[in-house]
Amino acid sequence: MNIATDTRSRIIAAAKPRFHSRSYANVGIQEICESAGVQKGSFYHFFPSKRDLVMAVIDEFADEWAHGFVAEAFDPALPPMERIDYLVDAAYFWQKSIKQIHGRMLGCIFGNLTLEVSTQDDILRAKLLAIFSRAKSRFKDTLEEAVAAGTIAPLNSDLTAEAMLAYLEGVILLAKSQNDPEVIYRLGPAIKTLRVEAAV
Amino acid sequence: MNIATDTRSRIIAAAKPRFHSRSYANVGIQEICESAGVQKGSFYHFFPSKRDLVMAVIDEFADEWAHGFVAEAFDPALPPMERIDYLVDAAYFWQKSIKQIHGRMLGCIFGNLTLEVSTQDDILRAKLLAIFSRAKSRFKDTLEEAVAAGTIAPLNSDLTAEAMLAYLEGVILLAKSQNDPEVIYRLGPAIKTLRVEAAV
DNA sequence: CTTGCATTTTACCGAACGGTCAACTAGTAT
DNA sequence: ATACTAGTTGACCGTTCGGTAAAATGCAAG
Repeated sequence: MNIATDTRSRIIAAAKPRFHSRSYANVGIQEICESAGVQKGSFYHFFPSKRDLVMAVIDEFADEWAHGFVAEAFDPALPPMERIDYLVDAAYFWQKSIKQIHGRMLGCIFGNLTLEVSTQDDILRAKLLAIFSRAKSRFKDTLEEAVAAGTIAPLNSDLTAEAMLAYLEGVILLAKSQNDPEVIYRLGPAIKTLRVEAAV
Repeated sequence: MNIATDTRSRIIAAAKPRFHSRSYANVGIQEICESAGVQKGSFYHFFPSKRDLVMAVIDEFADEWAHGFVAEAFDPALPPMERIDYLVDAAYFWQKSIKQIHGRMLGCIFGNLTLEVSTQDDILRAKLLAIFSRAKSRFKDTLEEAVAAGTIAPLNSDLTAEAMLAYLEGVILLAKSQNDPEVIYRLGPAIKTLRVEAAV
């Protein structure tokens, strides 16, 4: 591996858990540099600004999810509605394991950042919005497949998908407020009761 | 009105819109003092710390809601399930009017603060949790009344209430990510489709 | 007229903030 | 050998951070 990219990835690796467990504003460049064993000048060689760092962190989290739980959950081999169960389960187990290691439920970094920065930085907001759009698409495709298979009655797949995503984020928010991943376990399955009827 | 309490309330009045529209960490004491026309020493005469200020702000928002939209929505004269519609509508119109004035959707300050600070400050987390608990109770009472009236089939009122609260927060989160209150209008009504079945 | 208390003013603390800069190092291509 | 470039270093910028302390002010009760 290139030495240059190693420094860059060490910075991101140091930043990821910090942005996840605290907040954008509460994590400083200096702290990240110290933890990564990098000088501040070096940091600014790779990242023009703090915002660019957090964008890279967002990308990393998104990739991690896309190639991990999300890929497993939205496996075409699974019956469509079971994929949604799988995803909720994955969120639960992930938060639970984070709590075991870290002592706290950290929640969804995309949701966390959205509520913190989206009134202050439209570029970050757009970035996070794109993440949510992709997530919604996966729900939507799954719902349409379920309708096609006759598993569920026809519905407005676009709005129902968005509603399910909203619900998942909301459940994680409430779980975080209680610092208890079991909230996801209890409330998660109700996601499948959400329905927006198809327009007539 | 007492001059002393006037200073205190001027500080809170200056802090409220700032914490709502930005974030806890991004709003400084100095800025609040300048906006309120108060010296920093005076600030610390009334509030031992920044955290105490934000707690007072949380209380103010909670009171404002409790005596405003929430009181209207959970009016016993309304049929139970219509109260839930009313509350969702109120959230929509409130966010819409904020956007018209402020140019941005600010979302729910309780949700915003929860995701920002609840891993860093257990006292604030407990305060916000208490707000959510009260909100959940109102949903729960409403659901139980609806069941008693035969409007809806029996269900697990406790978990369904929590699910509805989660959904509402999630919808507001997604709306904020799109800076568009219409998201609440589109997704909000589906809140009534949420159900957690009663334990057997 | 004085004592006492609440409030306010002003100056100050050390630490951290995001970001910049010029000098330096090391490896590579010509 | 030289020139170029990517990367690194460490000192430095002005500003803001949350919070403190002492002195000054205003006011009301005795």
